[in-house]
Amino acid sequence: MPRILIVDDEPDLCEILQFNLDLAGYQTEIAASAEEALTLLQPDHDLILLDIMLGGMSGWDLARTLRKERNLNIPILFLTAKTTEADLLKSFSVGGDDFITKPFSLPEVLARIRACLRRTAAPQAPMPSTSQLITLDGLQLDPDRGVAMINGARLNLSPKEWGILALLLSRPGCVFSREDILHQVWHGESCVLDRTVDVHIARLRRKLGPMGARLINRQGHGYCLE
Amino acid sequence: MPRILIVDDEPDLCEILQFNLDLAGYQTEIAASAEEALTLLQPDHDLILLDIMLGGMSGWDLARTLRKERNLNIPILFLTAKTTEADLLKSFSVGGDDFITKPFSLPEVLARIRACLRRTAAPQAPMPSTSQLITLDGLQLDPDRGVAMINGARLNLSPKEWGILALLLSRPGCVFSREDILHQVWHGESCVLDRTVDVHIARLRRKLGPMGARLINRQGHGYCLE
DNA sequence: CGCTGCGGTTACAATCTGGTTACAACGCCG
DNA sequence: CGGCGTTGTAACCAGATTGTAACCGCAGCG
Repeated sequence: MPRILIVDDEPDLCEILQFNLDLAGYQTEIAASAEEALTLLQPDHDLILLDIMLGGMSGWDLARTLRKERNLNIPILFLTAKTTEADLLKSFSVGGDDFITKPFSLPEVLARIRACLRRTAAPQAPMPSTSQLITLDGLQLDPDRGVAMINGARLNLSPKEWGILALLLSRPGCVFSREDILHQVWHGESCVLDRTVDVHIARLRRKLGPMGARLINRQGHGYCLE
Repeated sequence: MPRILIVDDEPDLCEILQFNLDLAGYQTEIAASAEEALTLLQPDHDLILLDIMLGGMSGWDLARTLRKERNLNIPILFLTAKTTEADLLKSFSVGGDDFITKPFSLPEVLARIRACLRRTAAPQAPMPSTSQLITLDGLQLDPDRGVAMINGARLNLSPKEWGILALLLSRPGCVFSREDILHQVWHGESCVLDRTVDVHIARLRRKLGPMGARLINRQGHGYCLE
């Protein structure tokens, strides 16, 4: 039973959604604000229905935060009264998966939810988001909190750096081609030169300090951590 | 480099789409009918932009056919002038991933395409940890780690050497002609003298040490490992 | 003997690859 | 709006890799 988090500050609307989603066989929770959503969100949630205009943090901010800082990959469907093209583009640019304008038809919402879940349900474990703490010698990653530490000292990594490190650390010793890395970390978002990976690797090496020497290139194959 | 098939019977619209998709870095093809789409569609297409009203087979029929009979899983985005809720629901029910009504804004189409591809590109190469090393006596190849070992000692092989060794090791005792080797390792890339293979064999022999003696030439036939 | 075909080996230049830096573009945040 | 961090690209450099030609030895053979 897929689990859906509804984030909206209109209680009536939330109830209608919840009623119909429950009817359709989903398990639902309601958050009245982005802040509440952050505390309610569980690792096993499968999808978020998100309003944009909320008191405090906006839906866009929440989406960006989830994607970037929590490295969360579940679908986010924006449900909003904002209807301009700029609103739509912004919603997709912060990592949204769909954009439905109010007033909406419930069957449409259900259809779009189903379409999204069909895409994401198939591959069970796309990222190492399952495990708690990935560790290699003095280096440790906490995927849930998006924190990387080296001998207890916290590293300040950019999202891409974090993604690359998490990927390499998920299978130490294994070689990942630049293509692999682009696929996994950039999530296939269009066209980036593969040499870009090199640059990020270099930046990672520097931040890793002595451990950077263990981020190795296998000529003609790719990069690995060992 | 993602590859997109545009299926629409209005040439003008197709051209506008193609022009803009090309600009955005996608590779595009155009089919003017569902039937043409069926012949044009390649296994490495990543997404389909599909009109509903077409001469002959409708977009819905095409989508259903692709999903059911070809077992195709790539995203299908419907682009259509039909705007009723019934049309939308039908589009999702035949396996569509999104539904955009004409007239549409190009940025919106691009954003929705990007969102779809982001979902499907990730598990593209979900490296199943099938680290099966190829072994022959003290010699072992681990394709996963891009490492060749000989009695536990790491060999430092160049890509071509690696390719040749992997090929010979795939069928120990079998003879591979220089042509075979060029074909398999060089992937038919242009014109390289077959004597070049000899040079690489020599370098391999040296790196293999004592085991190099087992890299044998069969006069007039080729090389083999035994 | 010399000639010939074949393969091993070496040397060297051309090319490729990866490390690194600098810089421009973008988005975010105050 | 302006500063800041992040990101993608281009450019340069050093070193590894690669292709070619040349030279060598060997076996077969008239």
